[in-house]
Amino acid sequence: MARVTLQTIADRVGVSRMTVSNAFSRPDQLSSDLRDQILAAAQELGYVGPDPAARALARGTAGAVGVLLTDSLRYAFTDEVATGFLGAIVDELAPSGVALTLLTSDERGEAVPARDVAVDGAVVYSCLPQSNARDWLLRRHLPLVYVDQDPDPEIPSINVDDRGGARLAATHLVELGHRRIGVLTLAVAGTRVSLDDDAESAAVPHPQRERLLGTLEVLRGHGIEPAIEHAERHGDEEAQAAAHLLLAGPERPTGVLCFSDVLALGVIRAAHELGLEVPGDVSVVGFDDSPVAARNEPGITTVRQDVAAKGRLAAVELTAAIERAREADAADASAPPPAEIAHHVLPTELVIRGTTAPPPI
Amino acid sequence: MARVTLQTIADRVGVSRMTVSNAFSRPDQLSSDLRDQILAAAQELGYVGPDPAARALARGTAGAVGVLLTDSLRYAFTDEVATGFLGAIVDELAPSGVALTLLTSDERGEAVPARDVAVDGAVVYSCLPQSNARDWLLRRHLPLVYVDQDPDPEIPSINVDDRGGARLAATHLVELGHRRIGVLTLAVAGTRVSLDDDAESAAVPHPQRERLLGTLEVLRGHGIEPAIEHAERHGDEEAQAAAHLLLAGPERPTGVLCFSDVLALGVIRAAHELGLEVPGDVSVVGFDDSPVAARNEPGITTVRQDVAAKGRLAAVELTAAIERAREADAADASAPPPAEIAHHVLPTELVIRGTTAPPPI
DNA sequence: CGGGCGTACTGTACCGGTACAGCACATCGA
DNA sequence: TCGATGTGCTGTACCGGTACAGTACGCCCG
Repeated sequence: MARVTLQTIADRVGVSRMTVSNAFSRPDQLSSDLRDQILAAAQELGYVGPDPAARALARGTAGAVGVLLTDSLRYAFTDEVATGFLGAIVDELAPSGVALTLLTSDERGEAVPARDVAVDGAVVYSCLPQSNARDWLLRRHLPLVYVDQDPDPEIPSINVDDRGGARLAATHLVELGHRRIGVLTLAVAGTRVSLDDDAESAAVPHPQRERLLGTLEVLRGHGIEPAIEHAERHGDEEAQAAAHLLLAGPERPTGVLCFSDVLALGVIRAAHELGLEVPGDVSVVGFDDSPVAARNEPGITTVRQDVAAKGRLAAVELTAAIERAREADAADASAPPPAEIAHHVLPTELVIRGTTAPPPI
Repeated sequence: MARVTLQTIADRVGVSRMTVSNAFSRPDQLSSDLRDQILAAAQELGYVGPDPAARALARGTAGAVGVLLTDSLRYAFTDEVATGFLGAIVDELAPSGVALTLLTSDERGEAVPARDVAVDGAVVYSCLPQSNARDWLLRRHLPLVYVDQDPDPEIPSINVDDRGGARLAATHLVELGHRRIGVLTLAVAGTRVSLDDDAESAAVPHPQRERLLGTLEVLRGHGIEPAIEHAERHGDEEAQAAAHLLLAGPERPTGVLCFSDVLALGVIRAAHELGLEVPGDVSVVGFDDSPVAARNEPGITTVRQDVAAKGRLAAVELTAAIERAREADAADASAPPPAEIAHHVLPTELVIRGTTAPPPI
């Protein structure tokens, strides 16, 4: 049995292929009588509807948008901050009927999703600044939205006031009286990078860099030079291992600023292993206010960001960007008013819970 | 600036369009000399590579596979069992470079992803048995894999021994001496359904039905008729509300079998609110062995299923199904040996932790 | 020296739709 | 009665690629 196409139905009913196409895609273009007849014939022949691939080519619309994630796609499903963000995107997108396609920056193998999969636009979310995959998306001239990326004036972006949040956290510890402070952040691609070298600094993902800058600004302002440790990866074990380095040294900090709640949990566990009380012996501050922070007993003092709002906003901005691109395409020659590109910075907020206290005397 | 296509490059270099196509897609078809020349011209003209939509149409391959989820896509990112499953799929898929597209069964709005988005195959995961979206996928004759669905002989499936697991859980409570037992399950589309009516029973998702059947089999075998409660939705509050109904009644059960760990957690919380000890006054058994079960203090006794294995297997089976479809397409007339359709049933295992004990005297 | 063969490239016919201009015919107002 | 307007359907030309069957030509071998 050969494939059923518009032509098959057209022949059967005795109309032109175009009319059949209209029956499906533009019902107002033909009498409802004929339309019913065509739909009936389609049903009978087992025709499902216009082929998505063909339609995508002819219309220039894929019906799906992408999200570019790390090379470890798995991570996106393990981390509660990431899942919260993605959940909000899909939720916002659902009513419009566009699907979400997960794009990885993983480049083993021939096929590169960011180059080879049809999408109408994409959210660039959790990937390294120098990601190849992001370059592919850029070169395709796809409508993009940057989330938690170094902003580019041409591209709508959504960021969080990471620096301000970090300042709040650092100030909190300083005001409690802490002077020996540790910082726990994430290694980039398995290696520790500092902000001293510009080239290296550019390789650090935006949020981490901002968080470190905000932290150092406050601490150095008080003459404090923190000990900085890097977790190899964003997992429980890695966090705990790095925390051990921080807490087992000679000059053990009385307070630790962590650049995520998962890291903070690692510090708390490491502290317990070393027989230290939190917050009695060590104060711990997290970041993000992910569910783990509230779940922990005691609740983790942390810097809140509204992950759901970030996701929703990303979806809205992407939809808008796609719309703009369509209009620009149509407008053609006319001087297109260079639509305002939005750059959002969402607020952060310090949430004081039970893991911070004045340092031991 | 007009769009750059193969033809643009062909004209520039002075070769046929086909040769340019080969330069990108079949390097062995032309001298490396010419290929370099073509690639250079492409670079210069800002050509990114073959257009995914056009390629999808010509090759009949989209480079993406779908996962059909509930109408609330958000749920897929909230529930740790679901995220674990999806994470395993993407992980397994990543090296091959195929992207994962999230399909919702939500049908507000014109566009229906399951009908309108180009994919090479799909995993049917968490959706109601009578889902329209699933029907679209079926009618498109896409290679499918069913996960946690009522099996269809024609379609590869992956299920878990839910019934066996439920038997283990029920037996565990009975052997501990419990006689007044409650069951907490999930309402279907917001309404409670029993298995008494065949029509209603068909509307219950496979795992829930199996879990209930296994449970009833064991309990009734011991002459026990459990009280059954339904949580409106699979969330913390809903679970707690339903648990209250179960625990606040006149004949309070001494043991509750829950069909997920989230529900179990709801029972534990409700018990505490009512001043009851777990497991002193009430024993609680969960299902799935999701991270919450291990995280809770005390650990929740539960029925383990290997969600990651389920996801990996789904990816493998889907890849195989797509491959089979391709071959069948190529073989054409030759009697295609009706490749064996695999139907997996993964084992379950009772994990006894701290929420079960003999009933109070 | 002629036939066979491999290599490098080309021509044509699709893949399955959609956009848009056109065309026939009916209806309406003056 | 005639042009103007509108409705309903058709024809053609794409969208941007890929498959496959050539063709041209150099080379080896008997």
